[in-house]
Amino acid sequence: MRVTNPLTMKLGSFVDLSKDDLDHLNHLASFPSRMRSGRDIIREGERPENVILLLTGWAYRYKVLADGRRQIVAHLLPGDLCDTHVFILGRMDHSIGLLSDATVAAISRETIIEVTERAPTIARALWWSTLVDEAVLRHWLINIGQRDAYDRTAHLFCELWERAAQVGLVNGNAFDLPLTQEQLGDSLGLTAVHTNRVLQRMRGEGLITFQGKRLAILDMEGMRGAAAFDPSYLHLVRRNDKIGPL
Amino acid sequence: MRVTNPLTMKLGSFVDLSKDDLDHLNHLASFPSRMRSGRDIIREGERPENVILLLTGWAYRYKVLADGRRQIVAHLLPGDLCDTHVFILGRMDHSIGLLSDATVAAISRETIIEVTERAPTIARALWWSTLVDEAVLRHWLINIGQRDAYDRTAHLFCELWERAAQVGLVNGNAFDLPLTQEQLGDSLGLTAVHTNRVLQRMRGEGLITFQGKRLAILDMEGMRGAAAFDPSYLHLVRRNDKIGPL
DNA sequence: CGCTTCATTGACCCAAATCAATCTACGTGG
DNA sequence: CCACGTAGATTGATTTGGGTCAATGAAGCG
Repeated sequence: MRVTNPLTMKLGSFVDLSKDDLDHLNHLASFPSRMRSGRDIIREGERPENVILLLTGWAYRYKVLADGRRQIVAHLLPGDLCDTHVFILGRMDHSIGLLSDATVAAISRETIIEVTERAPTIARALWWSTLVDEAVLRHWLINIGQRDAYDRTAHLFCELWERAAQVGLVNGNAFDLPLTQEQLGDSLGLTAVHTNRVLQRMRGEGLITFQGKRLAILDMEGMRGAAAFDPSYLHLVRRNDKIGPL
Repeated sequence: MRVTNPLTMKLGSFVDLSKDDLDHLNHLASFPSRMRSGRDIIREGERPENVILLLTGWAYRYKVLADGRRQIVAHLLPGDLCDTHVFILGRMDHSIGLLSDATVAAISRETIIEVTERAPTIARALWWSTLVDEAVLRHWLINIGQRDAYDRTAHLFCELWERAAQVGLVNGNAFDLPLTQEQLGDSLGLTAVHTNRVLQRMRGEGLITFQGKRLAILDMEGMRGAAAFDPSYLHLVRRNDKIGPL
């Protein structure tokens, strides 16, 4: 069965989707559009009518505080839904920006309601997906709350490596990670300056290479050790079939 | 229409529940049982067959790291489901403990699946509830990632005050908050010692009173100001009808 | 009434923030 | 093809919010 979009693939790794379910899901991404890196998909305060499905590219959820501080609360990869919350909850309480050029598909609120009412399996899969997002968030919290800068950075790298791998974005020991050091710091609750020092140290210890927005993990053992990383919270099913170009 | 359990009430504040839906939901809490403060409802690594619904009392999600550090990632109040994740995801990646004596109801995995398939409105409401949990988690992350100890503590107090109020647990300007300073610190990514100093300062400034596990917010303006608190992320609908004794 | 758990306080230390340059890579217009 | 402007990366010097360590007080309770 031909999988035409990464959401279908993601949900399919959790539940057995019927032919109808697959049709429904694949249909959702029928009208992809392209967006440029740096743009915001959606801003805090908006009341979107559509849920955006990320098909290719990287995005990130973030919130800017009154004094200008920014916290990035999640990174989004292909197959992730950007703003489920809102379509159910109303106003966005944070923004979503693009870290790279991306392809997205808009899914109307009505479509989601319709699909979830008609196909309970999909409803459950979407719920599951939300629960995974929540698990990730819990781990970020643990990470920021309890680990020091070095271990924390290691943990984020491990997570992103796993998630990138799952959607076929890892080549060998490296993958494109379109983050500036400032954005990395904002994801970790660290300053850009300190983030830089952590990276320097990781380089010095031969753990990584990180240049031109490409991260190579040279010593995965060391990295996982520092992070005390256990990927099970991601509930990933590694797949052999990669996601092809859309 | 008589509301017999706080989950029904919570979900009812989001969607219009039919008579059937109400029956379904109320039926879920038919066999409550009591648990003692300090016990764990569930432990990391377990694979529960049931979802636990908290009917009365306080609980908290937490994870203990290898070196003994602990991070509390959520507080649970009456009406909250404890471990939806797991019933869908498998193994628990954290534990849930009780901060007070509590009444809980176990709901089997099958029941959840059955109810969500038969009543899409309930399915959607459950999804919504998960999305609210996620919003709370995002705010905790922002809080720990960007605010200093004082503001952070203020924010948590505001949140707990709002949530306690919603389920009718606030009297005047005070409510029972069964947390030790160490647990409070573990919720905030702070040491017990530093948490104590923050509380001293808040007392000194006439913001709070906190003794005998009871927190009074004397200066709500000041508290909200420090926290830059905006309750909208909780998506609460304040109700006049209180939850009666179960 | 003697434990044990929690709260409080003081002295000292350190990881990370802050402040301030400088350096580098790269896109752009001439 | 090159000078320049700008965003991002580095590095050093200094400060500081919170952590750590270590006692000492309460307070609840079997």
